[in-house]
Order: sequence, then C-alpha cells, then structure tokens
Amino acid sequence: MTQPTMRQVAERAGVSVALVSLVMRNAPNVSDRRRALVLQAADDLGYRPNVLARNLASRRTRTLGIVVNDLHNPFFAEVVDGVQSAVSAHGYRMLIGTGQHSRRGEAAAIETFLQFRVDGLILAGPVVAADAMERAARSAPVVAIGRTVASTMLDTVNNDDAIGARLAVEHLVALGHRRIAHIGGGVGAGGAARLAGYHDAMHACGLGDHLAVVSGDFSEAGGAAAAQSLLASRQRPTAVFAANDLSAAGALNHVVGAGVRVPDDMSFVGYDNTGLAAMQHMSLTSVDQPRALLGEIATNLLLERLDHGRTGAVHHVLAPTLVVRRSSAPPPSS
Amino acid sequence: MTQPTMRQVAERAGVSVALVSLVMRNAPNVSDRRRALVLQAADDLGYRPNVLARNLASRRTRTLGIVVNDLHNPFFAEVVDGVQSAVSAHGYRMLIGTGQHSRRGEAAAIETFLQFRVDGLILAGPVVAADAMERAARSAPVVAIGRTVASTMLDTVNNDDAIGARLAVEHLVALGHRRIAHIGGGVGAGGAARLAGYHDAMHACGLGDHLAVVSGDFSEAGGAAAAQSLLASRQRPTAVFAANDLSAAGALNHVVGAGVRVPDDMSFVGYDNTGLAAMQHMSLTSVDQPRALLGEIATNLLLERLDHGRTGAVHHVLAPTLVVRRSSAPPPSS
DNA sequence: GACTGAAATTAGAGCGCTCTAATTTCTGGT
DNA sequence: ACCAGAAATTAGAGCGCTCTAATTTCAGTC
Repeated sequence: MTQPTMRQVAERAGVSVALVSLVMRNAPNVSDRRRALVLQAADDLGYRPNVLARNLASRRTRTLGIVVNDLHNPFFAEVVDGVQSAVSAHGYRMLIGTGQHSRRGEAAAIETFLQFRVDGLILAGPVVAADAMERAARSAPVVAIGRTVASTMLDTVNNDDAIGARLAVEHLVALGHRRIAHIGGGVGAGGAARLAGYHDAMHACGLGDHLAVVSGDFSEAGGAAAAQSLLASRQRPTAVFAANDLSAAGALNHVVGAGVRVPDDMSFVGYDNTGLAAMQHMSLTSVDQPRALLGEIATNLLLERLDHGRTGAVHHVLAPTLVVRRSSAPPPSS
Repeated sequence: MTQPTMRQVAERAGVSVALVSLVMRNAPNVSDRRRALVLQAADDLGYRPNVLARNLASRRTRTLGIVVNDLHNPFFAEVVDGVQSAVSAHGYRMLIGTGQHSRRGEAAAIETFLQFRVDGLILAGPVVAADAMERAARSAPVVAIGRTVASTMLDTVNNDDAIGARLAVEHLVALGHRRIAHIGGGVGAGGAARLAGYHDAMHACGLGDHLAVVSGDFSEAGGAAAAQSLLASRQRPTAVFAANDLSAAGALNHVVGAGVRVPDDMSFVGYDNTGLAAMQHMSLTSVDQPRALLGEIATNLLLERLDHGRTGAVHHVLAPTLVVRRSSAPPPSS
C-alpha cells in the first residue's frame, strides 16, 4: 500500500530528484531523452505525485473546493456543472463538500477545505453566518453564490431576487390572483431577499392586505409542511409563490394529495427553474436563474484572484426571467 | 493570506512544537495548564492545522473520498447522506468528486483523490473500467457501490439487481402486461445486471417473444430518447421497466408529452425508489434499494480495513423490494 | 581547440507537521 | 532530604516534494 516516491523514480531513471520534479510539472528545458526516461520509470513504478507534499513545498493545490448547501436540490448539481467545466478549462480540479443543511455542517465542510489548503472556495447557497465566510476569506479567496454579503473580503454572484420575486407576483396578479401566499426559504441564501421581494411586489400591486407568508427551508419536506398550514388557513390562497422549486414541488405534492387541483384550484410558481420544474408531470412555472453560468462566473472570479492577482471585491448580479408552464392559471371564478 | 504555523503557536504559548502537536491531536498526557495555554495561543492566532503537512508526516488524512457518478441523480444524494453520517460518527470526514458521466472524468476524480492521499475511496455507481478500480485499490482501500466487481482487491455493496428486475417484471405481468419493454442503463453500474434480470424474468414468465430493449444511460435525457424510439416501434409496449427512476421519469415525461396517458395507456416501473418516484405528480412504481444504508455499509467496510486491519474482500448484497404506486395499472383492454 | 552563452541538470534547504527517543519534572514513599 | 517510577515535555529526524542557486553539458564561433 506504500506508494513509490520521486526518489525511487529518480533512481530507476538514473537522474536526480529535481529532474523528476521538473518532468512531473511539465517544465520546459528538459531534454526529450530524459523526459521520456523519467516518464517511463514513473509508469513502470506506478508513480503518482503526492499533492500533499507538492503543496507543502509549492503552497498550491490547483484545487478549488465547492461547498454545496443541499445535494438533493438539483439547482446545485447544475451550478456544480458550471464550476466543473470552468475549472477543468483552466487546469484546476474541483472537490465538493456539503454541510447537509446545517450551519455547523457547512462550517465543518469549509474548515475541511481550508485544512486541505484548497486554492479557493466557492460557497453555493451558504447558510453559514456572514462573518464565518469573511473569516474563511482570510485564508483563501472565497466566492459566495446566491447570497449577498456586504463584504469587501469576498466576491458574490447572484441573481436579482427582488426582480425574480416581482416577476412571480406580477405574473400571478396578471392572471387575476389576489390571495398570493409565499413559502419562505428561511435564513439561508436568497430566502430573505425573495421574501422581501414578495413583500414589495405585493404592496406595489396594491395587495398589501393579502400578504401571507409561511416559513420553509428550501426543502421538499419544508414545502409540504408549509402547504399543510396553508390549506388549514381561514383564507386559503389561490396561488403560491415558493422560494424555490424544491419547496414548490413539496407543496404542490402535498395539496394534490389533499385533493386540490393544480392549477384549477391553486396556482404554483417556483424559483430556480431546475430540471424538476421542467418535467411534464410537474410543469412548474418558475423564475429562471442561469445555474451553470453562476458556477462558471464564480469560478472565474476565483481564478482572477488566483492567477491574475485581483484583490478588490466584485459583486455580480444577473437578471432572472420567468418561465411560464402549466402550474399557473387564472384563479377559480368564485 | 499566509497561515500561522505550529511554530508560531508554540512560541506564543512558550512551549515546544511537539507539545502543540500533542494538544492538536488531543493526545493524553498533556497537563491541563499547558493544554489551555496552547489552545488559547492557537485561537489568538487563528491557527488551523495543515492537513497536508500532517498527512505527510503521519500518512493519514482521516478523510474518505466518494466519487459519484451523476450529481443530478437523487439516488446518489441519498447514498452520500448515508456515507456522511457514518463517516462523521467515526471522526472521519468526506469529500465528494464527480466524473460527470464520463469514464475519463471519473478516472480523473479517482486520481485526484488518490493524489490527495485520502484514506479510502467509495465509488458510487462507477462506470470506469474494472481494472482501473483494481489499480486504485492498490493505493487505497476501495469500495464500489452498485457495481459487482469480481475482485479480491476491493469490496462491493449491491442490491440484487436480478431480484429487483424480477419484481418489476412479475408485477407488470401480474397486472396483465405482456409487451413489457426495458430501458437499459448501459455499461455502468447495475445496467447490465438489470438488463439480464429483465431477460431472465421475461423468459421465466413465458414472454421470451416479447423482449424489447432500448438503450439508455441512467439519465433523464436518455430515458426521453428511449421513450421516443419506443413510441415509434411497430408493436408499442403497454409497459416500460426502466433501469432507474431518472430514466423512467424522462421516458414518462416524454410519452405524456406525446399524449399517452399513464397508467391507462402505458405503465411505468422505475428503479431506486428515489424521492422523485415518491412525488405525487410522478407517483412512480419503483424497485426500492436502501440508499442511505448502502452508503453506510460502504463506509463501514472501509473503516474496517482502515481501523481494524481487515484484508479479505467482502461483497454485500441486499434484497430490493417493490413499491407500487400509481404509474402502473392493468394494460388497456384492447 | 579554447571560449562563450545558453540549455540542461543537480544539490540541498526548506514547506509544516508527527513520532521516537531522550530529557525533565512530578509524585509519593521512605 | 533522597529516590524510583510515572507523567509531562522536548529535540530532532524525517515525510515527499519544490525551488533557488550552483554546476555541468552542449552548441556554435573564431
């Protein structure tokens, strides 16, 4: 189980350790003859460079860490796709960590990455406290996706949640809805902003009296629970705008299970426009954010700092759009 | 951006580096006074142990890597949940890598983990060649989930795909179906075994003349494409057994979009019983595998080797069950 | 053939930590 | 006060690699 080292490769090839190092790093100024010799020896021995030792000496891992809020949410899989492609286009690699919903778990994932001395860190939909993110940013460049952080230490990439929420509400209002409820996303990324956007949009539409918010947590189960309390309320809403697709799906599932017809009795709008929303059986109207693009931009922000020495903080905001599907329709003509 | 080291902590606490090391490793035989002193100094400095240097010296990272076939497939998220909980119960940590469907990508993810010298490796639904897995197993203990590998070098954890396929086919036959098509999973994990199971079960039911297989790749898109060719076939099947939920969902979506009623015109059975299948709007009959349990068992197999020095290979096989939902019903009475 | 500058190669000092062996400091008997 | 044995602490040698500076080799020129 013990791995061959450079020294053994060097001995076998009859050259110095330094030369092996040069070959392994693909450095110029190595003669073709020696290069071939070394590669052959390395291959014979099944040599594999030790990133740990390498980093210890060079202070670089050429690896980015991405901490994902919830592996069950397809939104993040699509963000990771974007990161992956951007990362490998630049000769870096990516490792994924997850905090399993909890702040503690997320902090642990961040800590693990920092201990592994990744070159940079992407936090996708973080729920961890803002100052924990800033602290991390002192050790390595950090980019947050989907969470606005008023910080000069780290970069952020976001969609404009206020616009997104307004698109959702205005769409439902245009269809004739007035009692539009919101299933919140909680403290984490986007949750607060979408809630605020919902508030503002409702007021702007003169529906300040019809505000109805139940809390959720961006999960399917949270959506289902929220739906339950919505169904139990005196004034049952005719439309629901959920903070993300996953909770919209959970809610939608729940009400359908309770005999409510969608969209005839109740309309639904989600957020993220994940593959989930696009499914025929779900066909969820949803606010679209460019998921892979978010990941790509985040990666490039990191690489700018890493490879080009940028230091000032950058905050990207992308405009969302609305994708209308079959889960939203005019309210029942009561 | 440069991190404090043990030496600085030691200086600040007025003790030796070795003592700091002992404190950091939570070793016994350190006086409370010194321990407090060191912890205080470490805290003041914001010291964070360097896993790389630590491993270089100790040859352990206390980290397991899990390579996941497809981040978009909820099946894997649930497996990861199981790994995560088992891992943290034993003081280890977990990092995730993904090969994005491709063999090359998967091999790269494995390589990254080995270069990082993780203590062990879990391959969830690997598509990579068996000998690549064996080669990896020479560097670190490896467990494969969802793929049978006749190897004495690595452990495997599986559900019994033959039984699973039989459950699916027999369920459909019992409902009265005869033209039961199969959407395959390709070369990767489980694909071949489920296909073989389908074959055998069909023959056992005397339906050897009704075999119909279209290839898929465990993805939604693959399922949709398969459904398309199924709809175009002369003898359209009345039931479809897909190699997993994701491709079942893709197929189901496609046929519904084409005006086919499910289950009235066509029944569907998936595999994995992921959250996807459970959704009301989908309500997919599916073969259940204990997803989180697979991850837990895999982790424990790794830890047995790591912490208790087991060496012989172990191959776990779990029995699947069938969960009947609304996507399957008797065929249309022609 | 001696000399030059460029190209190729190498010695060796670290990177931050662990671990063994050695040393120092405590105990509690006497 | 002295000593043995246990407990606490430390010096120092690596772990496998990179990187600077120094050395050797190689062409090409006169």
